[in-house]
Amino acid sequence: MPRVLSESDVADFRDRLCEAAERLFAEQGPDAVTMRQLAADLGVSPMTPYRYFEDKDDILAAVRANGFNRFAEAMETARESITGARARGAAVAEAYITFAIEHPHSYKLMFDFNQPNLEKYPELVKAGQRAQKTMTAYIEDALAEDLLSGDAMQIGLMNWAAIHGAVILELSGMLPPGGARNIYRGFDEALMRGLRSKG
Amino acid sequence: MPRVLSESDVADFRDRLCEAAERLFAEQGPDAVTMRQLAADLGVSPMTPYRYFEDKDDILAAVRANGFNRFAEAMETARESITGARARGAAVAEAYITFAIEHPHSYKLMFDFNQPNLEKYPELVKAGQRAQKTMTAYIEDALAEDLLSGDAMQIGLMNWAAIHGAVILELSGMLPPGGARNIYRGFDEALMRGLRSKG
DNA sequence: CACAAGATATTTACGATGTAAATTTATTCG
DNA sequence: CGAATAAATTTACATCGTAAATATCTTGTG
Repeated sequence: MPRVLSESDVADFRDRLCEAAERLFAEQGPDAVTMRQLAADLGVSPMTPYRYFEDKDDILAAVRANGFNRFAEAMETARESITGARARGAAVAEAYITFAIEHPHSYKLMFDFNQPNLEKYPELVKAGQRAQKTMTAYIEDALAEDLLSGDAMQIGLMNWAAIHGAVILELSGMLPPGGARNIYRGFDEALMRGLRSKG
Repeated sequence: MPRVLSESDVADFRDRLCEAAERLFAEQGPDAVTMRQLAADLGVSPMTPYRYFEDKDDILAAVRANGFNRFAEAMETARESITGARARGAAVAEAYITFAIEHPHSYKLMFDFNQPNLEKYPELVKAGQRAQKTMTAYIEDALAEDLLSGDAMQIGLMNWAAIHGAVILELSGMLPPGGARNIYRGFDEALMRGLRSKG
């Protein structure tokens, strides 16, 4: 009987294909990410990827999930590297903005709202939830230290909306370089004053 | 000599085509907006639209510009219907959120960041700037009334980022219905406290 | 009225894309 | 070795945007 793909063969191929897709995205934009180009980059024929992915949407879902995971890692690293709720919050927010500005193509793909049927890709949903959790965890730190008062979920979503909005404005070219960071710092200052539990 | 298209013939056709495109967007999603489908909706052959638009991107730019103009009108109406900086600010923000939630397809198209070369479409740029101006004008009202202190541009962008972020979270299905409005109200309250010039 | 001119509209055709189906290649066990 | 069969490739097709070729009107002129 013939050779059968091992689990790691499959994982390797999927990884290499995702890397190729990310490179294409970054270097030539979304329109350059075609099945034929991906296959050419890997040195295989255009139909080969279909052994490893359901279809193109499945590939994009994998790339997005990778993006969310790396995004979450960047924020988790920032969170762990520092103690104190106030400094942690700042570090996580800075890590968020840094990732978005340094990986604009990943960020745009991750948060593109014209994506089909998230529900079909549980890996992607999980990665997205991980990122969201990391993004909002520091709010709970701040509440625990009595730095803020209010509903953690609500405050976390407010913070996320603010950062995301600022980042998008910069990525759309509506702010000068560094604009998102400035906007966010203004936000942070005003929100900390407005939400402070005491004084 | 033959019949020549009058200016209003051209404008009429362009309007009808934009309406068809918006209907398709709303009823069947972005993938249904094809040249052939648009032509069929208007009862003409697939190449006819090319007499009236440069190409498909030109059509999308026109649809987006229409969206921005209607968006700006909704906010301007809200702004004019009310006096007092505080109430005006609230009314404009509510109008913003209402428009986004009631016309999600328009809103998504307008703020889609994977759009090509805005610079080629001056009408679109103008409409976008009109919307932006309307969006931030009420901040100046508030500064004039000494309700806030600080840099109007900075505060205006902060506000826009916050609303946009909240709206996007809801349009991506990450908030329950009405979630964007709740988030924004929390924002508004906290920011007003944090930015208040006195007390 | 006929008709040529020329703007408008349609038809046809092409390259690119995602992918289904048919076919070939390569590997391993009996 | 040789047959079985997983993996890969080749071929083929529908659909897309749109360029080029063609057909169809409308209208000022003889």
